[in-house]
Amino acid sequence: MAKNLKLKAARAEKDMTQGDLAAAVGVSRQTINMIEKGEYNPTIRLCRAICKTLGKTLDELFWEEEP
Amino acid sequence: MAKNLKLKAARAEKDMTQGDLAAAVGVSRQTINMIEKGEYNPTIRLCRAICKTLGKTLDELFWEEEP
DNA sequence: AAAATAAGTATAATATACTTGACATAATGA
DNA sequence: TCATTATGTCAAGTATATTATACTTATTTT
Repeated sequence: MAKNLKLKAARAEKDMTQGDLAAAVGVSRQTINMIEKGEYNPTIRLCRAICKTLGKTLDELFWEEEP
Repeated sequence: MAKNLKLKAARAEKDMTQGDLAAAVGVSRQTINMIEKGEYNPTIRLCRAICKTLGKTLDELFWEEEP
Protein backbone atom coordinates (compact mmCIF):
# COMPACT_ATOMS: atom_id res chain seq x y z
CA MET A 1 0.00 0.00 0.00
CA ALA A 2 1.27 3.42 -0.95
CA LYS A 3 1.15 6.61 1.10
CA ASN A 4 -2.16 8.40 0.96
CA LEU A 5 -1.05 11.84 -0.12
CA LYS A 6 -4.51 12.75 -1.35
CA LEU A 7 -5.77 12.44 2.19
CA LYS A 8 -2.88 14.46 3.56
CA ALA A 9 -3.57 17.20 1.01
CA ALA A 10 -7.32 17.27 1.67
CA ARG A 11 -6.62 17.60 5.38
CA ALA A 12 -4.17 20.44 4.80
CA GLU A 13 -6.75 22.14 2.61
CA LYS A 14 -9.07 22.25 5.63
CA ASP A 15 -6.20 23.32 7.91
CA MET A 16 -6.73 20.35 10.18
CA THR A 17 -4.07 18.45 12.08
CA GLN A 18 -4.06 14.65 12.24
CA GLY A 19 -5.40 15.03 15.76
CA ASP A 20 -8.20 17.33 14.61
CA LEU A 21 -9.30 14.89 11.95
CA ALA A 22 -9.06 11.97 14.34
CA ALA A 23 -11.29 13.74 16.84
CA ALA A 24 -13.76 14.73 14.14
CA VAL A 25 -14.24 11.16 12.94
CA GLY A 26 -13.90 9.52 16.34
CA VAL A 27 -10.70 7.51 16.04
CA SER A 28 -7.24 7.85 17.53
CA ARG A 29 -4.55 10.09 16.09
CA GLN A 30 -2.36 7.09 15.32
CA THR A 31 -5.04 5.59 13.14
CA ILE A 32 -5.07 8.68 10.91
CA ASN A 33 -1.29 8.72 10.91
CA MET A 34 -1.07 5.13 9.73
CA ILE A 35 -3.71 5.62 7.05
CA GLU A 36 -1.75 8.54 5.62
CA LYS A 37 1.41 6.50 5.77
CA GLY A 38 -0.37 3.77 3.84
CA GLU A 39 0.41 1.18 6.47
CA TYR A 40 -3.05 -0.10 6.55
CA ASN A 41 -6.43 -0.84 5.61
CA PRO A 42 -9.22 1.13 7.28
CA THR A 43 -12.86 0.10 7.24
CA ILE A 44 -15.27 1.61 4.74
CA ARG A 45 -17.21 3.24 7.56
CA LEU A 46 -14.12 5.15 8.68
CA CYS A 47 -13.26 6.08 5.10
CA ARG A 48 -16.76 7.49 4.64
CA ALA A 49 -16.49 9.50 7.86
CA ILE A 50 -13.16 10.95 6.74
CA CYS A 51 -14.56 11.83 3.32
CA LYS A 52 -17.57 13.58 4.79
CA THR A 53 -15.43 15.55 7.22
CA LEU A 54 -13.08 16.66 4.47
CA GLY A 55 -15.77 17.22 1.85
CA LYS A 56 -14.46 14.63 -0.58
CA THR A 57 -15.73 11.38 -2.04
CA LEU A 58 -14.39 7.86 -1.66
CA ASP A 59 -13.08 7.90 -5.20
CA GLU A 60 -11.23 11.13 -4.55
CA LEU A 61 -9.45 9.96 -1.42
CA PHE A 62 -9.36 6.18 -1.42
CA TRP A 63 -9.23 4.92 -4.94
CA GLU A 64 -5.85 3.72 -6.09
CA GLU A 65 -4.58 2.69 -9.44
CA GLU A 66 -2.22 -0.21 -9.25
CA PRO A 67 1.04 -0.41 -11.15
CA MET B 1 -26.34 0.27 7.87
CA ALA B 2 -28.71 -0.36 5.00
CA LYS B 3 -28.70 -3.21 2.53
CA ASN B 4 -26.25 -2.79 -0.30
CA LEU B 5 -28.53 -3.27 -3.28
CA LYS B 6 -26.13 -1.54 -5.62
CA LEU B 7 -23.65 -4.31 -4.98
CA LYS B 8 -26.27 -6.98 -5.49
CA ALA B 9 -27.30 -5.38 -8.77
CA ALA B 10 -23.72 -5.02 -10.02
CA ARG B 11 -23.10 -8.66 -9.25
CA ALA B 12 -26.25 -9.71 -11.07
CA GLU B 13 -25.15 -7.62 -14.02
CA LYS B 14 -22.02 -9.77 -14.28
CA ASP B 15 -24.05 -12.95 -13.71
CA MET B 16 -21.99 -13.89 -10.70
CA THR B 17 -23.19 -15.71 -7.62
CA GLN B 18 -22.15 -14.62 -4.12
CA GLY B 19 -19.76 -17.56 -4.15
CA ASP B 20 -18.28 -16.52 -7.48
CA LEU B 21 -17.61 -13.01 -6.26
CA ALA B 22 -16.19 -14.27 -2.98
CA ALA B 23 -13.77 -16.54 -4.82
CA ALA B 24 -12.79 -13.76 -7.22
CA VAL B 25 -11.85 -11.36 -4.43
CA GLY B 26 -10.50 -13.99 -2.06
CA VAL B 27 -12.93 -13.90 0.84
CA SER B 28 -15.56 -16.25 2.12
CA ARG B 29 -19.08 -16.40 0.78
CA GLN B 30 -20.54 -15.26 4.11
CA THR B 31 -18.53 -12.08 3.94
CA ILE B 32 -20.14 -11.13 0.64
CA ASN B 33 -23.53 -12.15 1.96
CA MET B 34 -23.19 -9.94 5.03
CA ILE B 35 -21.95 -6.99 3.02
CA GLU B 36 -24.98 -7.19 0.76
CA LYS B 37 -27.21 -7.49 3.78
CA GLY B 38 -25.59 -4.35 5.14
CA GLU B 39 -24.71 -6.04 8.38
CA TYR B 40 -21.22 -4.79 8.34
CA ASN B 41 -18.32 -2.80 7.62
CA PRO B 42 -15.75 -4.26 5.23
CA THR B 43 -12.23 -2.93 4.83
CA ILE B 44 -11.39 -0.51 2.03
CA ARG B 45 -9.05 -3.07 0.48
CA LEU B 46 -11.91 -5.53 0.13
CA CYS B 47 -14.22 -2.83 -1.22
CA ARG B 48 -11.63 -1.94 -3.85
CA ALA B 49 -11.25 -5.58 -4.85
CA ILE B 50 -14.99 -5.94 -5.22
CA CYS B 51 -15.21 -2.76 -7.30
CA LYS B 52 -12.46 -3.87 -9.63
CA THR B 53 -14.00 -7.28 -10.10
CA LEU B 54 -17.40 -5.79 -10.90
CA GLY B 55 -16.08 -2.88 -12.97
CA LYS B 56 -17.45 -0.19 -10.68
CA THR B 57 -15.97 2.54 -8.51
CA LEU B 58 -16.11 3.01 -4.75
CA ASP B 59 -18.56 5.86 -5.11
CA GLU B 60 -20.84 3.70 -7.25
CA LEU B 61 -21.00 0.78 -4.84
CA PHE B 62 -20.08 1.99 -1.37
CA TRP B 63 -21.12 5.58 -0.96
CA GLU B 64 -24.24 6.11 1.07
CA GLU B 65 -26.31 9.14 1.71
CA GLU B 66 -27.52 9.36 5.25
CA PRO B 67 -31.11 9.99 6.24
C1' DA C 1 -41.90 -34.20 -8.00
C1' DA C 2 -37.00 -34.45 -6.65
C1' DA C 3 -32.26 -32.77 -7.17
C1' DA C 4 -29.33 -29.44 -7.67
C1' DT C 5 -27.67 -24.75 -6.83
C1' DA C 6 -27.94 -20.13 -4.51
C1' DA C 7 -28.93 -17.41 -0.62
C1' DG C 8 -29.51 -16.63 4.30
C1' DT C 9 -28.22 -17.55 9.19
C1' DA C 10 -25.51 -19.06 13.50
C1' DT C 11 -21.56 -20.14 16.33
C1' DA C 12 -16.90 -20.39 17.60
C1' DA C 13 -12.24 -19.39 16.33
C1' DT C 14 -8.57 -16.40 14.18
C1' DA C 15 -6.66 -12.24 12.01
C1' DT C 16 -6.33 -7.65 12.12
C1' DA C 17 -8.26 -2.77 12.74
C1' DC C 18 -7.98 0.36 16.28
C1' DT C 19 -6.83 2.11 21.21
C1' DT C 20 -4.11 3.76 25.09
C1' DG C 21 -0.08 5.63 26.67
C1' DA C 22 4.36 6.86 26.02
C1' DC C 23 8.47 8.69 23.91
C1' DA C 24 11.31 10.85 19.94
C1' DT C 25 11.89 14.10 16.40
C1' DA C 26 10.78 18.02 13.08
C1' DA C 27 8.85 22.22 12.46
C1' DT C 28 6.98 26.84 14.11
C1' DG C 29 6.85 30.72 16.73
C1' DA C 30 7.89 33.67 20.95
C1' DT D 1 17.17 29.87 22.44
C1' DC D 2 13.31 27.78 24.57
C1' DA D 3 8.60 26.32 24.30
C1' DT D 4 5.00 24.51 21.79
C1' DT D 5 2.72 21.98 18.39
C1' DA D 6 2.50 18.39 14.76
C1' DT D 7 4.16 14.20 13.18
C1' DG D 8 6.16 9.58 13.44
C1' DT D 9 6.83 5.25 15.95
C1' DC D 10 6.51 1.31 19.43
C1' DA D 11 4.41 -2.18 22.42
C1' DA D 12 0.48 -4.31 24.53
C1' DG D 13 -4.27 -4.48 24.85
C1' DT D 14 -9.33 -4.47 23.04
C1' DA D 15 -12.83 -4.52 19.46
C1' DT D 16 -14.34 -6.27 15.39
C1' DA D 17 -13.71 -8.04 10.46
C1' DT D 18 -13.28 -12.49 8.51
C1' DT D 19 -12.97 -17.61 8.55
C1' DA D 20 -14.48 -22.52 8.90
C1' DT D 21 -18.10 -25.50 9.52
C1' DA D 22 -22.64 -26.46 9.38
C1' DC D 23 -27.47 -26.08 8.87
C1' DT D 24 -31.81 -24.04 6.74
C1' DT D 25 -34.61 -21.89 3.31
C1' DA D 26 -35.35 -20.22 -1.45
C1' DT D 27 -34.81 -20.72 -6.32
C1' DT D 28 -33.73 -23.17 -10.53
C1' DT D 29 -33.43 -27.22 -13.48
C1' DT D 30 -34.49 -31.91 -14.84
